[in-house]
Amino acid sequence: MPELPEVETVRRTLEQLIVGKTVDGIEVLYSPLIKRPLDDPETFRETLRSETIQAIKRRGKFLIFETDRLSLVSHLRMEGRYALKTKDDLPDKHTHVIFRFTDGTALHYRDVRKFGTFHLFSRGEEMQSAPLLPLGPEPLDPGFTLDAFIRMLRGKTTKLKPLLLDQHFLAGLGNIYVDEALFRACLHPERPANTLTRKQKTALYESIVETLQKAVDSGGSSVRSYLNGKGEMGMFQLQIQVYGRQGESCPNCHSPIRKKKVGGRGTHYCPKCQPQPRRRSGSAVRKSM
DNA sequence: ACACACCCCTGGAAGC
DNA sequence: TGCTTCCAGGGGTGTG
Repeated sequence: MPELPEVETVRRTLEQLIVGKTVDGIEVLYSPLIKRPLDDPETFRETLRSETIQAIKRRGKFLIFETDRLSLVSHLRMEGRYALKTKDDLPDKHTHVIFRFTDGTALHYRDVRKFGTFHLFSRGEEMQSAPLLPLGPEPLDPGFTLDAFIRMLRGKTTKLKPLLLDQHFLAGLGNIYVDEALFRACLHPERPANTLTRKQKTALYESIVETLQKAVDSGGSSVRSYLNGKGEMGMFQLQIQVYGRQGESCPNCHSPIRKKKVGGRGTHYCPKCQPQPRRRSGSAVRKSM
């Protein structure tokens, strides 16, 4: 399940592999992935023909392939992957889109779950429309400061886990890194966001930024079959402390790590290091600022 | 503002 | 062994 660090790793890999290449033709083998233009894979294919890839950017978990005239926005969702092949390589049963280039190479998009999406825009238009427009700030941008984060939290009564997963609140975190960031900040996933002390908000901010940055530096996490565009594994899974480790002992206190559903998502945490929020007592809520 | 159910889809696990 | 059923998971949408 690619999250920000994995998508950033794919971006960097594809940047090396396909920038400067010119599209010779596109094959759409499973057209429901093409969300814009909707129900019109023919226009999708025709519009992209002869375009040259100028840059590959990222916004949250979205990749953006830029040409002179167009922006192609790609989301990998659970299992989307890119691989550069030659023109003679045959697609396997899970390859749904093929970008053929004039130099005889071909970029295969493979996605077992068929959850991935493609949105095609005129260049520049993509930032003014869904799915990119409603995204929250980029956690690794210099503009995402502690003060900004504290302002964002103001008035939020949602539990931390669903809040941090909400891409409209903050772009790029997914299930793995939310669990890791909450663990590192010693915060329970069901803690209402507006009950954090200033110190806890700071700890959460720092753990989000540090966890994501370290994961980017490690080339992402290879859990559940994630590979970058060159078929290489990331290494951050070696630093994962709670995700997928239910029943194992907490690296801090050796209590067994627990798994429960929070906001409909499998959530991993240490019950001792991340204590359960106290139930609403009915008494005055302590000030959080 | 927030919570939750449902849908998309398939492979792997669990149950029988 | 082989069949059926259940379930995860990002994000959009719809309902309460």
